[in-house]
Amino acid sequence: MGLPRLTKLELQIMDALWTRGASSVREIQEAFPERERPAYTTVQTMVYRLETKKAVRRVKKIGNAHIFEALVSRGAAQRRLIDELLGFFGGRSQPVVAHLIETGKLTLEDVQEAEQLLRRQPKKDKAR
Amino acid sequence: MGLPRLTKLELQIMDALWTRGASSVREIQEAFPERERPAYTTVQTMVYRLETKKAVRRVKKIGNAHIFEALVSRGAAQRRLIDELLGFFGGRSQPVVAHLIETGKLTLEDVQEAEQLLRRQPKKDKAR
DNA sequence: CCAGTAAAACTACAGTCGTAGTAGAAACAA
DNA sequence: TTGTTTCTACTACGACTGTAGTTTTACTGG
Repeated sequence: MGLPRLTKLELQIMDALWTRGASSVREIQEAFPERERPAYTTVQTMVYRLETKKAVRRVKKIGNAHIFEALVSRGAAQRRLIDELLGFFGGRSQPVVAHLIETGKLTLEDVQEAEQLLRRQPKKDKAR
Repeated sequence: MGLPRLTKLELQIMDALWTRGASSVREIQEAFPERERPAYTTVQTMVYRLETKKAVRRVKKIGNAHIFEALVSRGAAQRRLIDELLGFFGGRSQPVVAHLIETGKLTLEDVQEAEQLLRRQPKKDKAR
């Protein structure tokens, strides 16, 4: 059902597809910062696994290379991640925000910006 | 190295220890909601693994049962989780907050509360 | 003291992840 | 056309997870 759970490496691969659009395995591999670039076949294996997970699919073939595209959107994946995190906080997001503030990762400007957003956006029910 | 990465089930076990304090394997197991309660030995295995990961330790023995206590604090674990999440958002927390708002998981009150907190808390530098 | 029960300790196993090698087909370069 | 490069497709493998069975040890009530 819903979108499959993606691991760190898988996310990195998806990221390449999200930012560069449909790509070949080689292109995805080269999107990795040189220092931490996995072997070509490693990327290939992951892409294949993502394929069986229905997170990507082959769209065409150029020369003898397959071109893959993302089937899961970045937004959907991010939402997934956040929901997972919220699970560990009993579904309440307030503590998450508090934590971000405590560790200095969220500034007053950020919060004010968020407030603007909220005032504009009509109030939705807090979906617990 | 910092605190080890904990998986979902491991977190659930830690949770039992955090909320109930030092406990035996049996007690931890019984803390699970009946419907999704793993077998005693499953919990036992996980506790042992948490032990090698230095996330829990034996504090004493009552009868022939060992009593375990958490070595990692709930706060530390939560911070860990959040940092991990932030990684997927390029380290910026603003998008996370935006996401929470978009999906209606963060109310205006939550945000205002956060703002209060921020104003009280002295300004820390945005650490990335 | 001894049987029965409870827990500990050990073992097993399948699934996923990260990692990558190899064999063979395909395309390209000369 | 033939060697060289580049992909695909397949295979391997160890670490880690979740799951739980089996064997051994320790208590406890009679």
